[in-house]
Amino acid sequence: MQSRPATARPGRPRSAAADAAILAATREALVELGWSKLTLGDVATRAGVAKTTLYRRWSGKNELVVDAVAELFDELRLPDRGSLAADIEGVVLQFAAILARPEARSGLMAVVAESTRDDALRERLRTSVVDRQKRLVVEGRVRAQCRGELPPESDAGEAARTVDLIFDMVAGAVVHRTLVSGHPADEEWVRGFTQVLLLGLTGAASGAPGE
Amino acid sequence: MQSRPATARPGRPRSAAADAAILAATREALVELGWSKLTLGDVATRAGVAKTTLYRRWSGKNELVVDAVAELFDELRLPDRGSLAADIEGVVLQFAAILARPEARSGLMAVVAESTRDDALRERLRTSVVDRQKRLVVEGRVRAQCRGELPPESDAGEAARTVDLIFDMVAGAVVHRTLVSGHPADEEWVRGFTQVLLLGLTGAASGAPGE
DNA sequence: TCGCTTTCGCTACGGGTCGTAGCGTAATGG
DNA sequence: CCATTACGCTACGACCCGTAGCGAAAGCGA
Repeated sequence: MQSRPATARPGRPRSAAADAAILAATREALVELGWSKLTLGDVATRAGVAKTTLYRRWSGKNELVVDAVAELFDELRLPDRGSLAADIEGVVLQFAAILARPEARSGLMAVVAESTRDDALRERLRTSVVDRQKRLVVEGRVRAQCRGELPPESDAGEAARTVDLIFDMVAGAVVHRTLVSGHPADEEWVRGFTQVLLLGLTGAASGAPGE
Repeated sequence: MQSRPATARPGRPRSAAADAAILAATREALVELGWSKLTLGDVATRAGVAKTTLYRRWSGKNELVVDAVAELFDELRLPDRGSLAADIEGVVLQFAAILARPEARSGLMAVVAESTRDDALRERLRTSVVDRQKRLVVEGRVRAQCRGELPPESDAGEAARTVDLIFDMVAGAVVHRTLVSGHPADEEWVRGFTQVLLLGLTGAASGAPGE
């Protein structure tokens, strides 16, 4: 069971403070410089560490920025606002607030672009960012089923496909609105979006319609 | 009135063939190398032109890739399939087919990421890519209104907001499905997506024709 | 307290790309 | 024929990359 000598390793342990400083410096550099002008040497200087220390922990710019941006999504929570519509609006507003921050705007789409040619990066992005968001969809569905707002799923495969569809619709719409159209996903927009999404779901996809 | 000496300019005219060769070489390099490893020197070599010629026409990598990727969306058409649902499915499938091509996957998200810090690039992206897509939404709505599938808009402002919402939902969902979730937006997915979207918009169950 | 191990800061380096300047030549129009 | 512009080519300084090597520092076990 000692196949993880992570803590039982001899020698000087790695500084956890350095990790935090590097990730914070990365976000700071993303705000000031953006993705393309961000250099690892500059990040190391901002963090007060040597460039070699940075390279010992991250293999490159992509991996570093993924981790730096992923921390922004830690604050995502599923609020209990009493109804499915209100819950969706709440979590979407949180998501929009994160995407409104410049460090997320500059970094997130860049690593998504890079992940289209790097399977390892895609996996890292999936586990540390995407899956954490998707879990909120699953939780929200369960809660709505407990409330009786959604029927319990009959087919597991159909249910999984529905979760994927909802997730792509929610995250995709907010990202597109914020980063491509360039308009803020404010309360008015979120209200209209939730209305369309929820009306489309409660009548159609929840319970295996045409079968 | 001769403030546009675009054609009446003395001297040797610019080679239109060089423009096409450069853009084609850019797409080729995007496929082989991806965004981050693409260099302007390599593109110039592939196109058979000098690097300086490339810099005389494009100010940098961002602008070049925007133009190269924008040409991919020229083939987008709004098909007339008889019903609003079928029209949406058709255009979404076209959009998904473009996003499935590696030169679009690598380039599009990268320029979107860069455009978050470059207003001129954002404007270029908007006029040459985004607005062209959004027009399809407007056309599709007009056609559906002629068919009687959608009511004519009462408020112009409300109608514009609805178009923006639909556009962000459609484009965002397809992009997120393809590039973030990493799954193809195939016919089955498009059918489910269209069903949810259309039900959410009209509020009435639109029976899928042909089934 | 003493070694062993690993990390850390620092310097230096070759390699690559960037974006521009300069030059001579090619192509078009008056 | 001449002015004007585009083109190909070379060269250049500047910057960043990613790594190697070194001595010092920080834990851990004996």
